Amino acid sequence: MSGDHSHNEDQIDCGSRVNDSHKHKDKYKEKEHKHKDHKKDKEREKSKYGNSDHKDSSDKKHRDKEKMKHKDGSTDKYKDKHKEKRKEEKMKSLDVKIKKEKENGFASPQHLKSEPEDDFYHSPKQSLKRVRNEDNDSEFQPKKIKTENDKKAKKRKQDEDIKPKKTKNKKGEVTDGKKKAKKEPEEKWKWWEEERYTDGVKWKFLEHKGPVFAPPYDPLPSHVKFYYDGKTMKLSPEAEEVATFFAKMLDHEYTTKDIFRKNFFKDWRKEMTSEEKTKITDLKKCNFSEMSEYFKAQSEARKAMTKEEKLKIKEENERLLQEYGFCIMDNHRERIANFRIEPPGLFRGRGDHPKMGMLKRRIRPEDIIVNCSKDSKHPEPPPGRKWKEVRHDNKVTWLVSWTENIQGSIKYIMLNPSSRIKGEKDWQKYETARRLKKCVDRIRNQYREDWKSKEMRIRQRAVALYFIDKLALRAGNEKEEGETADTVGCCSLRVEHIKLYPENDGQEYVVEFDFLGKDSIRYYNKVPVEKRVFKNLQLFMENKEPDDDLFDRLNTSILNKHLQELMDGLTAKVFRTYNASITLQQQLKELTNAEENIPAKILSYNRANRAVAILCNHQRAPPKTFEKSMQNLQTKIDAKRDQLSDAKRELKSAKADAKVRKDEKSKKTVETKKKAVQRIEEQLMKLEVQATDREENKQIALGTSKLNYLDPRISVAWCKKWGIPVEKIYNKTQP
DNA sequence: AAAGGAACTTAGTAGTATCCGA
DNA sequence: TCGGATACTACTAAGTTCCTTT
Repeated sequence: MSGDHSHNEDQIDCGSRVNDSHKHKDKYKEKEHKHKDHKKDKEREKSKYGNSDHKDSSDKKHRDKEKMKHKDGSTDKYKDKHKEKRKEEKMKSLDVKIKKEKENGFASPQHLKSEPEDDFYHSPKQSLKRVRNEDNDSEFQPKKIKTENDKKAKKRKQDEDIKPKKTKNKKGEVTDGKKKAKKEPEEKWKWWEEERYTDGVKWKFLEHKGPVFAPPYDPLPSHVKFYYDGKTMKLSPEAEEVATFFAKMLDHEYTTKDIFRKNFFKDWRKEMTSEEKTKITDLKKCNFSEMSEYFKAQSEARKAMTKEEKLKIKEENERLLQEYGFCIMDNHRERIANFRIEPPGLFRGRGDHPKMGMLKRRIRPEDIIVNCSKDSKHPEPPPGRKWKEVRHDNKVTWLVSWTENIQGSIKYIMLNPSSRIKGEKDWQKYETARRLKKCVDRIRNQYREDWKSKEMRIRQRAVALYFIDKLALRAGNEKEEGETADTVGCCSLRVEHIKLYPENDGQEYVVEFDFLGKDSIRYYNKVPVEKRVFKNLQLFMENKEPDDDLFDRLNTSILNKHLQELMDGLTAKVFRTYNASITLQQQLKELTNAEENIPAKILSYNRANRAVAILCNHQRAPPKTFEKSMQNLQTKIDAKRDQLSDAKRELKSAKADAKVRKDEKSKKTVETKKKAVQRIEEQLMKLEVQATDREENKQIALGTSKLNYLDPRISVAWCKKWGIPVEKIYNKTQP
């Protein structure tokens, strides 16, 4: 239980949590022992279960959860149907390829597919190429036979293009040539040309105006009533505020969930007067519908506001942004990412979060720690209030922090990604990935050797690393049970998360992964692995219960310590960055066709991006309106088809007519009809492509990988190479 | 050396602004 | 020019990593 909870209000509720977590902690310890003395006994596991119903239920939930978050069933069917259809309609074979990947389980990164057993190591690039070659060469004519050398050469060239200097200047070098010169000299600050701090100092001077607090609670007008057990009841402002949080979410699925309701009700009662507390004992008897209606009406009203009113609000926001949204750090005015304090509300965890529905407390000035330079103008707390603390720590990057009451973790106000401090870090990240590129072969050889090690812990480490490298899995820290949703990463995989098939669909040694990862996003994938890995996995699973750790002799710190020895600065997540970037580069090379026009090239870029998103398993909920808009599109397509056959019929009759009449006029009609047919065909084609694209993107989120994993230098170089404006790829916030 | 805490990156979603085709 | 689709952003949860404390 982390957290110094400085507020006694929470103390109460923490109390019970602490209890809970003691239980968990014990369990936890037991589990830890396991790591040491390996053969863990089931009894222990059993008792672990016995001692907490909490756990029991959450565990069951875990299983059910699968259904919840990923919408396989119905959607997949839908997908397949359409897929079949489209396939017939000779989409580009590329589409088919990508789709095929999807059929095999959403997440399968392409490079996994075609791994021949003899492959020494399928670097992602090689196999990607192989897949491609099989499938689409006929169509796409990749006008190049690329060799590894070639590739390196290109890479080098890019580098030169982009940063003619060396080391520390990023792509900015190119950009500023054309577009500076204007005003706003500050914004063009080329921080990447300056010396970096060493020694952990993050800044020398920092001045800002502090956070913007959430607006105070505005009580409901008296005509908006709350009913308990059918009777109207006036709530105290405190209780009412919390009630409105719930009312605002009434339409949301959350409010139907038991845990959510339970947590909410418990926390709500804490805000009630003793009178209210005695009266209101059952959430089911609460009627929030008038409140809910009221808020809906409010938001309608907001939408219906006149232009002037909207403008006014916009201006006010802008003013606030200018005043609070920037800070001065080392002589530069830099944008702050989140200068508003998180408003109070009900906690919305993702997946099956045991704490969903709990009240997220309002943050007061007295909760806030301010960080700034001694010699700066310190931010003022609101009149009559005080900060919790003002400190001057230039070894950290945050301006403001506070402790949140749900998990007891610390929240920060930090700078925008465009700032020097974030940009440098990002830059470093890609540099590390590049260094990994240089020694990745060595590392791969090493872990392949380690599969044969006599020591269990080394073999486990090696297999885990193989997964991280090959599948771009996350490291997977242990988590405290009962504190968060039950999700895992590589090191925390449990036996129940994988299945082994000595033979499957004509492939040998197939591993099926099925687990919930970060954000409770499902990872599902079937991959053929090397025999040694397979045998090792069998061994790791021997005599274990489904909920035992697969890698019982491994955790993230062991793994990272090892990685650190292999390469300076290497950690598990670097593999994700590296493999994402290398995949992008590879795919761009493969997919880009010199002859194509710009939109087609951009489509290629997006496809490459998509490949990366698939690799990293970046999913999203299909947009709310997806089904509907897909249907719309489908009806449009159908209509177009009808139109087409009509047009064809007309053309036919016109032709017949022309044959008989043989006059100019009828000939002309034939021509026009022909044109019409062509035009309609084109339109139809376009619609269908659009449908495919949308379908493909249905549950893939491109933004994340673009933002966090893809070395912008690759993208920028690609744009330059093909004469594509960088803005087509990045919006102004990015590079 | 493991537990806990702090700091920072990565992630999906909701809500709004903008675009775009009939 | 309207309304739906799409793009963008703000928000904040959920990870990873590294450091400190016990």
